[in-house]
Formats: sequence, C-alpha cells, structure tokens
Amino acid sequence: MRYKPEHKAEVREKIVKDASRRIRTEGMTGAAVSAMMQDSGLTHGGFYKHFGSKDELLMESLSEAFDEMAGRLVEAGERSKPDAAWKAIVKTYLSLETCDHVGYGCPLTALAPELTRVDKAMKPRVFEELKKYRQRMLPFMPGRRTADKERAFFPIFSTMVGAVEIARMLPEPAMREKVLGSARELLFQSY
Amino acid sequence: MRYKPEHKAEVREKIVKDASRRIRTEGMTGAAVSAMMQDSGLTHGGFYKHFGSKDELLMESLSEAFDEMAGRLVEAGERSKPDAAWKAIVKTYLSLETCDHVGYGCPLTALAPELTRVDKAMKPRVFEELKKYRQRMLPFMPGRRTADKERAFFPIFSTMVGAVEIARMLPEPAMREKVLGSARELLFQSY
DNA sequence: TGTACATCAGTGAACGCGCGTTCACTGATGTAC
DNA sequence: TGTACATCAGTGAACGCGCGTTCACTGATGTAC
Repeated sequence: MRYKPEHKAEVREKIVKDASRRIRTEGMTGAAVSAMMQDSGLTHGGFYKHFGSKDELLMESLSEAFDEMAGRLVEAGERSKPDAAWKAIVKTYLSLETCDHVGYGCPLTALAPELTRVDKAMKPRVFEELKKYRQRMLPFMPGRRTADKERAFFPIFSTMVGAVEIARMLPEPAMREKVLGSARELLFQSY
Repeated sequence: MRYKPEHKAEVREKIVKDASRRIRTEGMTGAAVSAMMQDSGLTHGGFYKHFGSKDELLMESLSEAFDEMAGRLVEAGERSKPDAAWKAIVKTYLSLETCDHVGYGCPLTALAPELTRVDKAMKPRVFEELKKYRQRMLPFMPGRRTADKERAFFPIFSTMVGAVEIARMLPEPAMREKVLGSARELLFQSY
C-alpha cells in the first residue's frame, strides 16, 4: 500500500501522542515499543521507519506530555481573571480529575524519579523540558514583579507534584481529595 | 559449608538493607535480583532460599526504606527543642545532603509514581507503609492539638516530596539548593 | 491508453540479551551409632 | 573416639519470557515509457 505524503507525519504524530499517554501510565521503562505501536493500531516492526530508537520516542512523547499539560493549565489560567489565574491553575492541577487520570496529567507527577535516572545524554534534554514548562507557567504565577513570579514557581509546583503523587497512593477518592485540598489550602494561604 | 544458626537471618537482613538502597537508586522494576544479591556478596542462585519471590524482597526493602528514613527524621526531631522539632525534620528532609543521596533518602521521593503502579495485591501493603510512616512523623508535626498535627502532615510532606524530586532533575547543586530552600521558606512561613 | 517497474509504510518472523525463576550440585559442619 | 551420613546456605548453569532491534518481505499506488 502507498500512502498520501502527509500520511507518515500524521501517523508519527499519533504515535507520539499515544505514547505520551502510555509513558505516564506505565513509566518510560515500563512502556514497551510494541505496546506503544499497538496503541496507534500498528505493529512493532514499523517502529524504526518513524524513530531511530526507543529513546527518541521517549523524549518526544515526554515533550508532548509537558506540552499537553502546560496547554491545559494555560487554558485554565486564561479562562479566569488575571489575578486569579494562578489559583485556577492550582485548582486544575490539584483536582481529583487530574489526579485520577495519570495518562492525561503532569509528566512530573507521573515520572519525576524516573526522569532523574535517565542516562547522562538525556539529562540535559529533560532539564530543557522542565525549563520550557516553567517558562510557560511563569506568566500565571502569583506576584506583581517578574522576580516574584519566578520565586513562586518552584515551591508551588513542588507542593502540587508531591500532593498528587501522594494522593495517588491512597485507595479512597475522599482521602485523595483531602490531600489535594490540604495542598490547595497551603498554597492559597501562602500567596 | 554449614553456618551458625543466626547466620541466615543476618544475611537476609543484609540483603533487605542493601536492596532498600538499590531500589531507591534504580527503582523497584530497575533493581535486578542478581544485582541485589551481588550487593550482599552473594550470587542470584541463593535468592529463593531467603525470599519467595522478587516482590517479597521489594516489599520488605520498601518497608526498610521507610523505616530507615523515618528513623533519621525522628532522630533529627528528637535532637532539637520540642516546638522546633518539625523544623528540624524539614531541614533534614530538604537538605542538599538528602537530595543528593537517593539511596539513603525517602522512598516517596525515590519511588512515588512507581508505588502507584504496583499490582493490586501489593497496593494495600504500600498504603500500610505510608500510614506507618505518617504515624511516626505525627508527633513531630507543628500544631498544638493532635488534629492540627494530623492536618499538617500531608501538605508538609507533599511540598517536601515534590521539592526534592524536582531538585533532583537540576544539574547544579546551587539550583537544587534554591528549590529546596524555597520549599523550606514556604513551609516555615505557613506553620 | 496500457504495461512494467519503483516506491515505501507497514508486517511478522527472528536476533541477542537480561530478566525472574528453577534445579542439580557443593562441601563444611553437626549428628547418629 | 572414629566413621558414615544428614543438613542446608550458597553456587552456577539452564529455563522460558518479553524486551529493543533487525530484516526480508508485502502490496497498493505513483511514475516511466
């Protein structure tokens, strides 16, 4: 079979998107190449027509995951009044909805420890993704001056990342909501 | 060779201790049985004389890791004046020292996402470990009444877990220290 | 317009490898007689 | 006291399995003539 010229690029994009979901659900090591290809309705054999290695897909789908989450948060921020924007982002991040759908959530909560274990060659790229993510979030952080916003990003995201990770270990939705809520409270009373 | 009656128990304990270090460094999936046996100076063949399965060792070494970290934090808390105890714990948890030695750190920062992916049979045991950890930390949490201490645990540990995880993604010690410091500030100004 | 050939995304068998697990074996010491 | 045997923590080869990767092949469509 022969395909339209756009076809390959479209398929590649779909593989990356589906893979970004699977790596968040199963981890980067846990997500098998054949499983990621099946997610897109393909077999593993064609994988290397699209990517040079598993690591290449991992980095692209990690980037996609950051981009996707940042997009969702930016959207939440833009839907609300400017000085409540950061609160809207916190509410979205710390919602039961986000907590209970790992595949659509923040790659930091899904992968943080694994991201520190990637081999030396990948580390700078992971770091770049984190910086890009931070850059997109900065305009929405609380504070008047840029310096305030920059100072706010890490403590706010530290609290949110930890809260979602811990919440995900709890069996009952009510318990998860309590942990998420307590993190919201901490942040809302502090900024 | 025949061994003293205590020998087997001692060896088993050493395997668990060494494994608790390796799972924090490489993850539970990443830590191979043969590697964990080599850590204790043994070969993989003898593994099943000590444990029924890899999962059995994983759970025991996870428990050991929680116990070890809780011990370190309790010690820090007890060394300081009662109402500064929780601050001592935060300072220990959020130190560059702890951040830079994953193998000796908190299993939550090292394994959180992986702990949410364990199979259904293991989930309650992971949850038990978290509860035990929390229980040991509660006496040192800020607040006068028990209810205050109980409310404080999750937001404080959320912030600390997230901060250490994010800090570990940063290449420079100064950047890591900044993230850890900002989390300390957030907590110290909030409680 | 019809025919032969080139293209190339996708297929599925096969590769070597490391994993968790199993098992026949080792050999120093304790025990039975 | 001396000898034969039992014990059992530890060894290392071997197992089946899933992984990442490779490769000969497929076959519908585009192109050359």
